Amino acid sequence: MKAAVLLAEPEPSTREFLQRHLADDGFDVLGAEAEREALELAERLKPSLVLSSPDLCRRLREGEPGRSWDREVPVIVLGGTEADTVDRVRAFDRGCDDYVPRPFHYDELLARIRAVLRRTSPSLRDRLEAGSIAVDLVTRRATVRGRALTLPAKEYDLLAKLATEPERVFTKEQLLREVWGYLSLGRTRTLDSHASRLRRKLRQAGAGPCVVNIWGVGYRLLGE
Amino acid sequence: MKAAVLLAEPEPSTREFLQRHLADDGFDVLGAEAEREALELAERLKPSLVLSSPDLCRRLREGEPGRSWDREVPVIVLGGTEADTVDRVRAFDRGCDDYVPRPFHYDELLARIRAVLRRTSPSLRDRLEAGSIAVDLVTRRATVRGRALTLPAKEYDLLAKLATEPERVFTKEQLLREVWGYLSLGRTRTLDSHASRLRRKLRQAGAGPCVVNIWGVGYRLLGE
DNA sequence: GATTCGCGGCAAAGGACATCTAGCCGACGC
DNA sequence: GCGTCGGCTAGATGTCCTTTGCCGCGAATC
Repeated sequence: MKAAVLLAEPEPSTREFLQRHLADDGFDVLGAEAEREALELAERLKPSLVLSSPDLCRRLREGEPGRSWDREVPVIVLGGTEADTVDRVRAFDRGCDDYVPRPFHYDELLARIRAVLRRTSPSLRDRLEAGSIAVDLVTRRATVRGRALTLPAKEYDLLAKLATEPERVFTKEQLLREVWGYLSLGRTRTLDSHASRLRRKLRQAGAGPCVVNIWGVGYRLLGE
Repeated sequence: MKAAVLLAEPEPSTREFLQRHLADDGFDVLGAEAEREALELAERLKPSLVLSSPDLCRRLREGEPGRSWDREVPVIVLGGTEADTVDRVRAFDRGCDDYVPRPFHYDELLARIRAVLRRTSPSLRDRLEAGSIAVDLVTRRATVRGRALTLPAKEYDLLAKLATEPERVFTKEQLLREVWGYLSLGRTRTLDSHASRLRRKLRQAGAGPCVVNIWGVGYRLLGE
């Protein structure tokens, strides 16, 4: 899957330059001119990465708390020409992942983008592991201690989601939204039901207790 | 818990400078002079981060496949004085997470270290601490001196609330409102009951007196 | 195009366990 | 010394999770 990069660059020629090159290098690029537009796109499309000005970075982070259970979108700040150390440190304090001052070499920016994505986009990895469980995102196969496991789509998706970050507690809302695509959750038992079947299959395959319910919150996959 | 930083810096004065400053800023610093030593330490102690030369970074990554099940240790490369774009890109290709050319400002290096750790050490992220107690908001786990503690939802929520601001006194109204969602409080002993059980578990886990009642007002979590 | 099979969604029963309440007793304030 | 408040325990209550089974739909097969 391609990584989606939101490019919030006001300056037209730079924007077009980056848009073209990043597309050539295999990214889905979303260009945005105004801040308003960029914030909206970031919220709606959940890009894998945002390239932004220092100020927009701050506003992206401010907007987060409302959905703080989500992983924060990574941001690389394209700094001003005259930015000094103080400006850089400030940008990092506001939560950016990297700071690239202008003028920049495209090659280095690309390398830094890839470095950030390596860390922040588990979905771009092709293999997830948690204890004795391994999930191959390319072939959509799950294995327990190397033993293959046949899982229907939804059960696989659920397992893959949980495995993106073992130990982390995912809320039911999160899972229903991101695995099922439910926007509002009437109270449904669908998730419980699938978690149950997934758990049974994992247990039969020889995995210990791994899909764990957190009372009143959601589920977690144990890492060991 | 402190983050452990492996500092592989051959130049003595720089090494001592960084060692001192990083320790002041709350890191466990492991200094290493020779590459051989650094590789060994990285393998054995699994630090949260490595500061290294470009060459050592390569060797760290080469050594990885053997324990590929582990998350790769993040590396920040301290580049040479004369490094150009090509050198930087090469370092990123070899899998480093950031590249800081010399001469560098310590403040910026520190900011970059923190930015990398934010992404790579989930256990250091979104974490509240008060004395020997640590609360991980992502995994919903509480620990006393590193020893895990299994807490039911409400006890965990209560502890997390108190830990948002150690030493601060939270009134009972506040706690019942913000943890339980009670709007009006008939006199209920629910809070006392939970505080009691939470206190017992913390004591059993080896924490000193920490959940303290303020007579006629509410509760506080001690900071030390 | 009809049939079969499997999957996804849903509902109900059952059980587990956190939560709440009640009560006793000790501690603190006055 | 009295009244109030808090610590603690045990039992009742209720909620939530798990399990199981069924139904409808879609895909694959014939």
